Amino acid sequence: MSSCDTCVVRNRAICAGLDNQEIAALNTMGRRRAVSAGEPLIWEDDDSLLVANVIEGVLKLTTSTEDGREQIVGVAYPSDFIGRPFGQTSKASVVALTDARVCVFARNDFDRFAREHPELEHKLLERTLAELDRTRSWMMLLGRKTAPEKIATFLLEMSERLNETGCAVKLGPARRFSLPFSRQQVADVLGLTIETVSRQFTKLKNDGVIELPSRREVEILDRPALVSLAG
Amino acid sequence: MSSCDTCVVRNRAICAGLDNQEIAALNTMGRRRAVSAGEPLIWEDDDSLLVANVIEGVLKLTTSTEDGREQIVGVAYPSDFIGRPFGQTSKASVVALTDARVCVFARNDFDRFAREHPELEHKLLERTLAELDRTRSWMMLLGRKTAPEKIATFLLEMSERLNETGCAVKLGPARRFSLPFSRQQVADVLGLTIETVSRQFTKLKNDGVIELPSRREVEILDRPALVSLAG
DNA sequence: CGCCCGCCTTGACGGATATCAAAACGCGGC
DNA sequence: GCCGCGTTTTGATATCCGTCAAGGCGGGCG
Repeated sequence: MSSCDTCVVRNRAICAGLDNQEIAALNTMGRRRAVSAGEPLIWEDDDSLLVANVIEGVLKLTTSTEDGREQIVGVAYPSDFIGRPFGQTSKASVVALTDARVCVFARNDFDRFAREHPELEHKLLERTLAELDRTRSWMMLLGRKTAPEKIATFLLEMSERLNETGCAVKLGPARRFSLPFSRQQVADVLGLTIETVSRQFTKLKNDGVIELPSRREVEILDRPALVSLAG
Repeated sequence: MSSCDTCVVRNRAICAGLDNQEIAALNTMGRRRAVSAGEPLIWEDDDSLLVANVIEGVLKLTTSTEDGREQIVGVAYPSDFIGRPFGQTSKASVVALTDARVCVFARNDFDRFAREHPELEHKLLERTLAELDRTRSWMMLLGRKTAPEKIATFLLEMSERLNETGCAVKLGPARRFSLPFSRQQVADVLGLTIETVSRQFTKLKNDGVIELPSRREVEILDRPALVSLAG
């Protein structure tokens, strides 16, 4: 058994529809890799870029301007795909927010395998379409929402996302959760500054909408208020 | 011959890899439809949503808040796909910016056809990935760029996009082009107000970077300056 | 040809958020 | 337990851009 067995096998969302032989073939191509919090997932060779599948942890996809401004353009949770099959390099860089484990593939291998396995391509298409939808609704937030609305929307999304991807299957969104983001990273997601994020968090706490037990912990006290603030 | 023959056959990007018989099958499912400037492309039935392929013209995809703020989250040019195969309704509404012709498919028909034709799904995947890349670089613009940077980036993108999709095959980006957007729509793309857009256009004109022969026409006089302003 | 209406431009002003600065907090190491 | 450093919070001020309000331009129609 290769050390990467569980990488793909675990990923039900991707493997549904593939038979065991196909899954085994995928596994032999993939290499498991651990990335600790704060570390970049380096694309070792510009030409044979990698594709990766998140097994555990949360990673950020960012783009930056030359003068150092940063925008987080995507967040990858377990079972999400990272990278850009069938294309030239996308300019986003990938950094782990928490300790993470991923399964990486050489792009060429992956591309060939995908083209030979329509079922896999179909899954990739569905996921990419879903990601595009999410990204588009985030454009609305970035372009048209105010700081308080951005923060409220962010907290609601977090409470849903972190629940979906959590180990325990719970119904409904989480009431209390641990943010995988620092204040600065929250600012980079929302197109704000760290000071504005901090002030808005404090205001929500003072208004009794949320509680902040520690720097990374959030507890939602008044979800309807948050929904109404989200605009 | 169905009235929709040319819809799909023309679309080389999608049809490459499909044989004539497959293309014919696609054609019998599609229905050609004209949409004049300003008209919405209505999704007639919420459950059997449509997928469409742009033949000619430019359309906008927008999302709005309840209180009427609007954000353009995507722009569809000829050969682009609109709609959401394999999923529930995406909340974006589609409105033609110019007179347009599209080829519409019932979603269920289209989905079934796509699943039976991996080559088509592959093309869709490639296009969706490319669109996701574009959307992500737009997030950077919305979240982190200033108004002058947004305008400069927008003009450069327009000069490239309108050239690619123009009838005549020219090399390099267009120096002069006709915007398919009103000032308000430019504002809705960039997350600005119409007044700010207008002021920035005027400033670029006064600085000798662009010329504005008429309301919709733009001529780029100093591309390097624009590139430098784009950030 | 001239009028009218919608779109665009321009101006004055205010407010939301960025920027700059410093204090407070909290966590890990000694 | 205490110290030190990075992160967060808080405060004061600046600025960009949004808002409100008037014109001005141009295209279409009578």
